[in-house]
Amino acid sequence: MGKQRILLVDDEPDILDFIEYNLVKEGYDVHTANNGREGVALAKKLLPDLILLDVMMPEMDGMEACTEIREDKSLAQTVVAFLTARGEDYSQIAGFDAGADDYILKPIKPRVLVSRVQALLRRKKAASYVGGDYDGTGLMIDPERYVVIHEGKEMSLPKKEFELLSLLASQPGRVFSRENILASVWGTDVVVGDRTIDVHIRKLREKLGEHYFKTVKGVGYKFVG
Amino acid sequence: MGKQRILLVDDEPDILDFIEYNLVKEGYDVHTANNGREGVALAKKLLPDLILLDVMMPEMDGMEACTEIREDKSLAQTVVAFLTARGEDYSQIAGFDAGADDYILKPIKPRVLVSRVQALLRRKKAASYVGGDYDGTGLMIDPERYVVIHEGKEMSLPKKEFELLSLLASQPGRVFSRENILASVWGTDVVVGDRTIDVHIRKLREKLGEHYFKTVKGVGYKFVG
DNA sequence: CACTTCCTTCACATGTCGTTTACTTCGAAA
DNA sequence: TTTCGAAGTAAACGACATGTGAAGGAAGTG
Repeated sequence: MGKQRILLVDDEPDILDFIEYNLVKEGYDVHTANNGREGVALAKKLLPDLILLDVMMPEMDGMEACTEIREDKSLAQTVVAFLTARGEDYSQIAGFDAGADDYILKPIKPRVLVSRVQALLRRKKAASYVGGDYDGTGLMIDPERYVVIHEGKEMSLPKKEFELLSLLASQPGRVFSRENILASVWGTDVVVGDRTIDVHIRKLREKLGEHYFKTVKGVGYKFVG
Repeated sequence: MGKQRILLVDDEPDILDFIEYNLVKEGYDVHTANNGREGVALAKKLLPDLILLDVMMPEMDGMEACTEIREDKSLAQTVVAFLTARGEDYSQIAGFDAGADDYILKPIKPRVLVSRVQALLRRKKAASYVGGDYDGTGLMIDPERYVVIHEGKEMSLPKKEFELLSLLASQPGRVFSRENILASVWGTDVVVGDRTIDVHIRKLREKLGEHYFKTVKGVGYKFVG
């Protein structure tokens, strides 16, 4: 399983560094942006698991950003948490529900932050997806046991195939661009050739059946239950 | 099975909160006390499964408390673990064997804490059997006596092998990453080479049979009944 | 002190998996 | 229909995670 990806958006470099340091230490794949606009753009590209969003920012504040994020369907699976200073006008935030999943108060204590983040991501993981039914014909993915149950038969898949399948099946019907797939399964720094994804898709098709994986030419792939 | 009960004794409210939060999240029934005296009193009342004891405390320190706990027969079944800051005078603690079952070093990382606690409580659990029946073919693990009954034959395993087996067999089918395994069986402060886990797995395979231990390449190992 | 047991490391073997390569086929736009 | 970029495919390759035998050393035991 690849590292879980976190996007951190704050305009203060100090805070950015501080939080990033603490999260990287815990093994997360952390990316940063300096304002809301940048953050939203990056979010669409990276499809992070979690976005930590400062409320007070120039360019585009946290709530605006959150609203935009919530409008993007490809980010439906992403958890969003606000970072708010204790002094800030809390009522405004509480009253305006932009669709955030949690609020984390500044000043931030590393240990609190980390356990909070873990809790949020755990919740997400628990909801890990199943593309079908338990009964017969479905496809069930069990990340804990690292197996796939297909037509009643349990089979194990190599790591990359498993992760690719997990990604696609996490949102059946949704098209994932090659860029998205690379970022999620391979990570952002790894560079691989053009045909690599295709080959893995082919292997999945061989093992599970053609019909699950639809190619959308020029765009990407999608999983269909 | 009811929730397992943990008693947490520390004088620093922050740490108390932090640990409590993490353990409650894992589904444990957590109680707290602020010093040794209070802790011992509460322990006698609650009969917890596990007591986490800070070493440095006012009123009555961890070692005194542990001694008292060990004198109480009704607490004979309780596992005791010390929380010690890295800087603290370790020799004193090590030298003075108050009957603790484990030492957990501060600063505490949530994941490590949790897996450590799980490991301690697992050991405590009544003889757990796996993969079959009492009759013949099964594998039965007796944590109290550090003994495994395999195909009717009782055999004792070395500590590390036993703990590794216990961990894997505690959740058959579930894949444990090397990271998980290291944290649970070896603890965090120990650094061991890449091949160490493999070697222990191999020994278990030799002794109990290939088929129990499945390698999931790039991910970890799992036990299959 | 001799001997055993257990844990770890090392050096090397092995096989799987991931990626690349070189090619073919597909499909949408012109 | 032609064209051209995108995707499919089989095979070959190479990297790397894991398996393995042996050996060293620490700790315990008689």
